[in-house]
Amino acid sequence: MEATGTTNPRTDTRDLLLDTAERLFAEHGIDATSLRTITSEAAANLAAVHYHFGSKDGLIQEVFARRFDPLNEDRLQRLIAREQEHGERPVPVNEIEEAFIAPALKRLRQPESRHFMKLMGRVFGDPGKMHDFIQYRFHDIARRFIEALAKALPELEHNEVLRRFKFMLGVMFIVLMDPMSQENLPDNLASSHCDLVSDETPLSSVVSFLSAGMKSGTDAGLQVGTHKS
Amino acid sequence: MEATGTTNPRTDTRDLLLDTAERLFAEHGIDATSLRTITSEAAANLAAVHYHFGSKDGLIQEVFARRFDPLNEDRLQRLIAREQEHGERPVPVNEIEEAFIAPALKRLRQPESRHFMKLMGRVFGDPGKMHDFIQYRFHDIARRFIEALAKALPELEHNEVLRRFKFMLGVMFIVLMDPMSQENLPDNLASSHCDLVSDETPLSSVVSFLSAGMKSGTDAGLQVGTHKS
DNA sequence: GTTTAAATCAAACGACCGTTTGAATAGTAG
DNA sequence: CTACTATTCAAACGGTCGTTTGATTTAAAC
Repeated sequence: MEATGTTNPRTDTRDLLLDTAERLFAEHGIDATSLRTITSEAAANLAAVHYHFGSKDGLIQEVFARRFDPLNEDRLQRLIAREQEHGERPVPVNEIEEAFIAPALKRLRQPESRHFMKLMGRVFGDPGKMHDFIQYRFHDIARRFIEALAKALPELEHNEVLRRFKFMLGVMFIVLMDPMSQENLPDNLASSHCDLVSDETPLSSVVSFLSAGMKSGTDAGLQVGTHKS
Repeated sequence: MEATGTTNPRTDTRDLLLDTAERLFAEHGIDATSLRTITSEAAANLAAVHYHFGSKDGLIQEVFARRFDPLNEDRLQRLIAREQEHGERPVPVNEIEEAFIAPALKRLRQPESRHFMKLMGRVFGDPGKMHDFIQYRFHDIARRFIEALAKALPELEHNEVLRRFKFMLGVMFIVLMDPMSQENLPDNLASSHCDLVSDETPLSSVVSFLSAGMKSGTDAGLQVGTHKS
């Protein structure tokens, strides 16, 4: 190799494997992506995966560990900021929704993290080996947002808040996966009579839909826009 | 060979393979379920799959063909019935939502079809080999419901109707998969401090959430309950 | 009984998988 | 230079997968 002072030979291969695995996992699924495909596309040796990560599971864990916590930390910080703004009063539902959705949507549009967000959608639909990982690292933030929603929607019984929180996860899942988008459709169906939406989903569209759904059947759901006390 | 009274040796093994495959596909995923596991649980020979269905793909296709069309036919008939009731006037959003959700929720609670509905959720999240199948057989019914929604929500631009239709699919996906339910959780997290909802999701809860979301930002979204003209 | 087709069975095939091994190479410090 | 560690490499291992084969069993028809 050239040993050019700018590059670190160790982290070069390592990061390249992470990026390639992340992209292929997102495009074809984790189980459907073999180590031979990854190392081949990354122009690395098959054994490099086990040298740097110990196993395929180790590689998967690293792919997730890189970006999972920052995403949820972003969500949590936004929620905490809104809670501090409103003091003892509940945070409005639409602000809670935005704190949860915006970090995901923002990363879905950043080139360096959009593959991971699609991968998030995949494992959300089929956790598989990531079940414990997701469950363990996502439990706290889910609890925080559920508490905020319960405080903002005191008329709802707890089970209903939990159900609607899950509905929100379903909407987020759809936005991340975006099935039936032109990008994911076979060419014969995509460009013909099927004219499903192709532009990027606006944050306001998701938040507006979710906020209205969350407030359905409550007094807040019958009001509109700004209101005091 | 047929007309053997109580049991038909041909369809016996065949149907047993279909039922077993359907259940294992729903529980562990299609790719993660081997033919050896299926035939073992069905007390059949490994080669029986290829004798009755030609290949694993043939088995998968048959598992879907059995129940996919009846589900969507149910949805379509409900929508058509509502359209005939309202004549030229648009069908109310909540009735459209109920026509789409109720057939899925009903089957999710029938013992003979609940495994298939969970499988539907799986392939919805990761179409894989079923992409073309789903796309081809689901396209018409999606168009019909999108048209009904556009008619009921004339203030929304077409792309926004399409987006909200996709949001609805996400909520349906969550209801079908029901991640984070006690049934799908590891025991250590399920019964401890995590008290996520465990009862069956009521149809009214889904329809109410979706209808409010669909109407968000429109005049209809600011009104409540029964109203005339 | 004999014939004939449907159905089942044990056994094997080739392909791909994750993993391991041990030698070859690069880079750095003494 | 030598010595040593870090990294890469080709090759193979054992296992599981979907699939195929050819013989065997079943059961209705003649």
